Amino acid sequence: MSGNSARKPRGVSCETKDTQARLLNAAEALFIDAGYAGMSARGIADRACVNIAAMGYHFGSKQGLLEAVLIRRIAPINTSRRLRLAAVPERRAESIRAILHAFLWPVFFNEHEAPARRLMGRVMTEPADVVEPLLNFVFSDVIEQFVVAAAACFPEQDRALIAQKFSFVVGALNLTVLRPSE
Amino acid sequence: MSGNSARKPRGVSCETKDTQARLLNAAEALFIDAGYAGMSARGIADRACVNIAAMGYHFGSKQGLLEAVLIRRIAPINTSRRLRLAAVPERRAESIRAILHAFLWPVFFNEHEAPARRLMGRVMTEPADVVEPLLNFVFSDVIEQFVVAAAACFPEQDRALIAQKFSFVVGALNLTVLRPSE
DNA sequence: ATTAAGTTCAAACGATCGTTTAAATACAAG
DNA sequence: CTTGTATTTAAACGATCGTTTGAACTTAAT
Repeated sequence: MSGNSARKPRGVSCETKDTQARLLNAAEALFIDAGYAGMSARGIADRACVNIAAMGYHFGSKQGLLEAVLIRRIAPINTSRRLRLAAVPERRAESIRAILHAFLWPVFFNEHEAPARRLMGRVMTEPADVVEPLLNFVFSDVIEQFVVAAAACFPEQDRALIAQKFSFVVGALNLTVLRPSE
Repeated sequence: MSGNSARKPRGVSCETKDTQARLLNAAEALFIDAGYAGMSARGIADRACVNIAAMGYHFGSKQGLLEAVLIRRIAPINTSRRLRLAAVPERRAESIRAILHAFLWPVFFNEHEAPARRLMGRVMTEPADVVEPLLNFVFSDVIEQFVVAAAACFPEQDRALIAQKFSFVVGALNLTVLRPSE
């Protein structure tokens, strides 16, 4: 039993998987519909049917757990993005649509990624100082690759401006998928 | 001085206005970029250069203060909405665009309502159980009026379905204006 | 000057926060 | 069984949360 009290799990997952997976699932669910400040360590532990200390043992801290949640969902998406980007044959102005498509497709048009969409939507609406370091860690590599590719399509344009435009595309994407309407 | 420590105000407003206005401004700013769970009573009091107890004295509670923040911004918008709705001459199927326009214009196309837009964007992304009672209190009257007007345009359609479609329009509106890009 | 209502103050309330500790338990290897 | 490592446990840590208290202070009318 959980060390705090005699609360019922209430969530969906409590019995089958290992502790780390239960913590990841519980943290993801609570983060999606409560945000970082609204999800408590004890709430996560209760939903995962795990002692509070297990979070610190397996993930170091609440922030470490959220980081693991983000990586679990987003890492395979970024892998798919990289593969699609590598498949774009050229770096001409006409290639920019294919490059953006390579970035957007894995999360936006893939029907299997609904949890990732909701997770990203919540992330993008969190206060910047909470989630920004996590986002940089999870995203900076793949975004850098895409900005480089986009810049190669327009060698005469300012690199910083291209990065800014790309951020706009990413932001619009994630805002669009926020609502939990699925 | 504020009773807690010797922190600097850091915000924009600390000197000129009365206590209630300073509390409202501070709470609005902190809610917009930290959310309800992320804004603390002491943080509000510090930014407003006010003792912590002043919040309870003037607004009853932290939730009461947020309620006052929402009402201050949204009440004049809803008044404008009602005036525009009353100016729509008929209740025929062709009137639905004018009715939606009457609802959307005061917050979406009015250049003077940028703070209200950001406030609404944050409200719509908050966890439902925190903000929903406040939203019902602030919005239910005017939304009811508009749903009635829309239903009068389509007397053959189900009333509940029309209300649902209207909620969709409102949600899309507020999602669109979330980003603090102004 | 005195009264009374309105407001601000320092200080504390119990509750919950994220995190840590050390003992208890589970479990595989020798 | 014994040893050693990995994991889970109950309990507590200090900090901060929203809220409340009662006294000090301001203000205006008598």
